[in-house]
Amino acid sequence: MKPKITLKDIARELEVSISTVSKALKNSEEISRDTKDKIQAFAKLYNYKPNNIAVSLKNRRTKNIGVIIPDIVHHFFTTVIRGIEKYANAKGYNVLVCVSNEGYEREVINMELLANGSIDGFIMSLSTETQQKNDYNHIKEVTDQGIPLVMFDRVTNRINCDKVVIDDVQGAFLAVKKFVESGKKKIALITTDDYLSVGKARTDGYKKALAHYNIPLEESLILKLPSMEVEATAFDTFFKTQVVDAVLCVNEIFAIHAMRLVHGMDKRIPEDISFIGFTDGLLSKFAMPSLTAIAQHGELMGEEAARMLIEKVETESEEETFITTVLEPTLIERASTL
Amino acid sequence: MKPKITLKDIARELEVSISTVSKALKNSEEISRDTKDKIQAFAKLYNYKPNNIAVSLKNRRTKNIGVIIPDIVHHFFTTVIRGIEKYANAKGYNVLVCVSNEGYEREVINMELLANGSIDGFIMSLSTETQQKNDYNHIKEVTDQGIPLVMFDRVTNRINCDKVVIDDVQGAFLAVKKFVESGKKKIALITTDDYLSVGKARTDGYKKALAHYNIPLEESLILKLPSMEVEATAFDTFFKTQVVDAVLCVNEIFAIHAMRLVHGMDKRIPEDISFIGFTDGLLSKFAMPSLTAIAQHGELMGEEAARMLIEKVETESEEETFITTVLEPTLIERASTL
DNA sequence: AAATGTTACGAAAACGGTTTCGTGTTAATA
DNA sequence: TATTAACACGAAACCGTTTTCGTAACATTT
Repeated sequence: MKPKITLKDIARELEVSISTVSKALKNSEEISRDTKDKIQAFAKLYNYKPNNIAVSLKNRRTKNIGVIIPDIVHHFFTTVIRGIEKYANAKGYNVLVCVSNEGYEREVINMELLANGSIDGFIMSLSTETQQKNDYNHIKEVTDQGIPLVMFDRVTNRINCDKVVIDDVQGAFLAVKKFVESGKKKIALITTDDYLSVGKARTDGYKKALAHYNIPLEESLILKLPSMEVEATAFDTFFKTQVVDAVLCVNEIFAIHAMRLVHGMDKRIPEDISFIGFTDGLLSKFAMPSLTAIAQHGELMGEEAARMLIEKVETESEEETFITTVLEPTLIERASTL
Repeated sequence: MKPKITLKDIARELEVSISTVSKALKNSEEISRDTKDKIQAFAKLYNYKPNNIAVSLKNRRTKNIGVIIPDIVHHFFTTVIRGIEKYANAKGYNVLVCVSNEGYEREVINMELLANGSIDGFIMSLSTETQQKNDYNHIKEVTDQGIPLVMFDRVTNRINCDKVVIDDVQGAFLAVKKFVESGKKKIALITTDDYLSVGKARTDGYKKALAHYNIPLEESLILKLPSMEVEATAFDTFFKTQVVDAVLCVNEIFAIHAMRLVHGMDKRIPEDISFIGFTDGLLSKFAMPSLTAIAQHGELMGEEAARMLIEKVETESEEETFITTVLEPTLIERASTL
């Protein structure tokens, strides 16, 4: 048990001043070669490492970036974190991840907590509860204090900040295009309520594509679930009452569940019914049959968000120009489509 | 843009001393009702929040706990984090997650970084590279400094600290038991090289169970992959050369891959070949057929680790008594077994 | 009236660094 | 030899808190 050694300890031991030690360890020109050698050797020997907290307090920079995500047991969000980590670490930044657990309360708590000196800037994606309440005062407070913020994926135009999103309209469009080009006509959409910003955009893209290909929009072909939970009975009745030959789902789980159902109904995938799911995660790859998916490029999104944030953090400019980067989704073709 | 307000600002504005403000905001008995009311009202009005960094520096307590995991895009680890968050948040602690990305170097960097004042204690799981190098000096340094540490899942007996693991021997035993009791005789094991602590234990449990049920151990029924990657050809030749009626896999991905292969060989699951996979994740639930799994109870593990750590953090005892909590795995029966 | 006790607050040190500025010593210049 | 410049270092302020201790003003006791 050897407690941490401080500048003061080194100074006392070597009978120099604290300032001399500090400068010597930064290789300052002010200090003579001899003294520097002595101090540096001593520091190495005792494994001196500056106390981050003290440095942060003094410099008013932490080299930490705070990330707030709605859920951690979630493939897409974790890939985004991976991207953030990748870029941030390369730039010498640390990433502190906090989870709002899809709740407004925890989102507020976490933001206030991190905002009080722990981080230089935020990267966040809104919790569903926050989106439903439509209350962004906690975020406004942070930006008002001049703390840089980048929002990703689940964003709001009620807050002025940098954003990075994928073009969900285009994603849905790509899927419908794929269906149409392989001869499908009765294209269903399984989605959630519109309060989720992404749900809305995907529905828009679906409709836009149908219009583009002159396919009449049938509202009965849109199954709208109240939450992200799979409601088995809703699926059941939908597939029993509707005649469809292609299904676009806003997430993997809906798609997998639907494929199972259809499988049990003695229809062939993809010949009788094709499937495409949003977000290219583990399930898509390993589903049976494997699921054609719209890749959201989470890692890229994370990298881009980190890049934007660190740029803001490192330039003191007062000018308030915010940009929104739109990433293009990609269709990953697998066995669930022709 | 209103910058953060400090104690000093309040003191100047109200023409009292900084100490008075500090005490008033803590509702100290030393300060008169009148003064407290005045100061508290002012603080509320200007939304004063103490600077965490300064408080941490002064108190030498951060109320942060650092978590280092090998991978973030990983179901099991994220469930553990969820458990840690759950317990830690309830206790007023913040969780800082860093990712070693299965690398020794990043594990060292992250530990040193967090250890320098940012956290009160660590919860970690070893990266594969660290386990291969068998070099734990960076961890020893942390514990030598008196920083509490709890290791989970991927642990080592080279370090003295609290640990929480699941009983992998028992997990494998449960699986084999299930196979035997449903009449299976030729029970295969698909695993990785032994350097992963968990791989070794699971193999041990498999062998122990075979012995217990008087089934001869056939080394040829053990497929040992060099990494976590699926090597398609290794799987192919294994299933072409071996006759098996049950397969235990050390992870979901191996199991899913094997099931697909077997499916393509016109064998029925579970009648001809049954499957059980370790770690009850998303894939198991949504596989086709759904996969019987050994649940590792990640969330529980996280809660337990957080509980142990916070206990150590909050009691200053010098006594070095470390305990290892062993969690019992559970068999989740699904469609891949009889 | 003198001694003692409360009350309500402020001064200052401390946490562990960084950084500006001042200064005593020596060496170079006039 | 007197002046100046370069060198090498230390004192002290500062970041924003917390906390100990001292004390002025007033109230209470003998």
